Amino acid sequence: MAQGSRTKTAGRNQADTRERILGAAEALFMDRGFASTSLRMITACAKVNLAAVNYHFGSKDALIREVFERHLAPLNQARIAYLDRLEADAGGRPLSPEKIIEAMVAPALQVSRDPLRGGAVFLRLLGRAFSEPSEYMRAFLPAQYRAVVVRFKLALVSALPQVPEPELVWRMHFMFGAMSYAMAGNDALQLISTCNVEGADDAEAVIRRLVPFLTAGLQAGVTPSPLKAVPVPARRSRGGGGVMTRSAA
Amino acid sequence: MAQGSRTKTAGRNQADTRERILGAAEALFMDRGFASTSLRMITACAKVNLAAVNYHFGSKDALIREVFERHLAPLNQARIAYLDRLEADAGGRPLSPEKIIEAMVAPALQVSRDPLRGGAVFLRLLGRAFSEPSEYMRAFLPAQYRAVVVRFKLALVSALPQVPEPELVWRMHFMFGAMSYAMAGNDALQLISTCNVEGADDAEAVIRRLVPFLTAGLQAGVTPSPLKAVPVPARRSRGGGGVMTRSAA
DNA sequence: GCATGATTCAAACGCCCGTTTGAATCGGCC
DNA sequence: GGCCGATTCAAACGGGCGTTTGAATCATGC
Repeated sequence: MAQGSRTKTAGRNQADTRERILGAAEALFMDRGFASTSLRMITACAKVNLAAVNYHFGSKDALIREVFERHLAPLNQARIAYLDRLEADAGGRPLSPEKIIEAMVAPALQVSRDPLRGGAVFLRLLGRAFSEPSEYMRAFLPAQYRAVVVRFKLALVSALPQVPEPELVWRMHFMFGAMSYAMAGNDALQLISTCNVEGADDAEAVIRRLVPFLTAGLQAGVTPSPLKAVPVPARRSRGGGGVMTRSAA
Repeated sequence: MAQGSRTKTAGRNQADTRERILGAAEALFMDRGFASTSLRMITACAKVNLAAVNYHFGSKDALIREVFERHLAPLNQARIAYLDRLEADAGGRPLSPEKIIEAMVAPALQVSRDPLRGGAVFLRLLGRAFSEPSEYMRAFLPAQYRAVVVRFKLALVSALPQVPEPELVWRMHFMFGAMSYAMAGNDALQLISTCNVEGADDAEAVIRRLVPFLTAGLQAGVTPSPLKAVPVPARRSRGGGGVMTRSAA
């Protein structure tokens, strides 16, 4: 109707049917999950025919894949590039943990600011995807992230030589958890409403607060406390059983 | 069949039909999510008739509610009781952040050790539930956690007077994210397999590593660095644009 | 201006879903 | 033994799902 003369490789005009589907799917997946977002919802929201999804993408799973790949691959490439640049600038000397986390988080901030790269909507979708239990996502996400995980683990190992490697892997785990939860705007607990925080939907604010939290967490126990935490408080004055002891079976 | 003479209030014998359904539902929900676990899967796994779910629980949503309430309410009560006890023992003096986190996390550890309280399966289900997008969970979880959130926020505010309250609320957010992700055994990134860690399925190991991480994160910026993190590295030697600056739009 | 291939469309397909039904079965009590 | 309420069961209900189909429509090259 109103989008003449595109003429890409061999196609005619549609070009935005695909985009409209991707955009609608992204938004709906974000706040309803994959399993309970139907193609009928997506096509209704995108104002295209139901069959258009299968025509342009082949299947619902293929649509999900495209929704992610469109923005995720560039994001993860940017993370690695950022880290590469930091390391090149450091000229062989190990980076500070803070810088490494910045390399992880700053590209995400850029995405959140740029609708063309997905914007905040995509970031929230990404956060949600980490806990998506579908067979498909369990294979897809690790593949998309593998390079990032390997690269950042190497960087952190040399940035934090005093933290044993297994410990570090666990802390990376926690780091991804906090990140994905925070970026998903996952207010399952409505913590925000308890004490309304300015800019709950401002990804920049989230990220600015996230970095010191993660930096401190990653470095924990190396300077202040001796790694062995939760030192079994056992029982105190009251009865009621020592909660951390193993005695209670 | 094989479970004579129970005679509760007015019922006859079933008593374990309900329990079998709850157990099967818990396990299936855990690794498939709620939306894509059907009643037919549950009843097949529990070896009961399909209609038994609607007979005993009324609906699928009501079943989900019972699966959670069965173990979650006691867990959260134990957390508050643990914190109450710590504070009573401290006699008015503020607790250390570490102790407060311990109060959050230790009762979860107990659950993971005790199959009667849900065991590790329930903990993983709980972790997953935080990112469940269903209409129902978005109302249910905050209600279940409200008392815990309010109580622990108060404790943290007085334990960390140097951290501004909005900042603290954000950090609690991150804390819940790391916790739920870790407890869900949410290996979306298969970080563990990158460097196989002993006891990936041992909740105790997870929790022991989680506490120092969270403690350090909550205290971040109060002693070492001045709260304003990610201090805009701007550009370095190479070109390519300062990634954290706001100039790039 | 008409043939052509790409795209849209309404309709239908078969399938599985949560729920309901009504009869069969069970267990305790007179 | 016979009643009765509680429970189980097989079967079906209507509806929404992802996908497929085949015809209508469109944009273009000749």
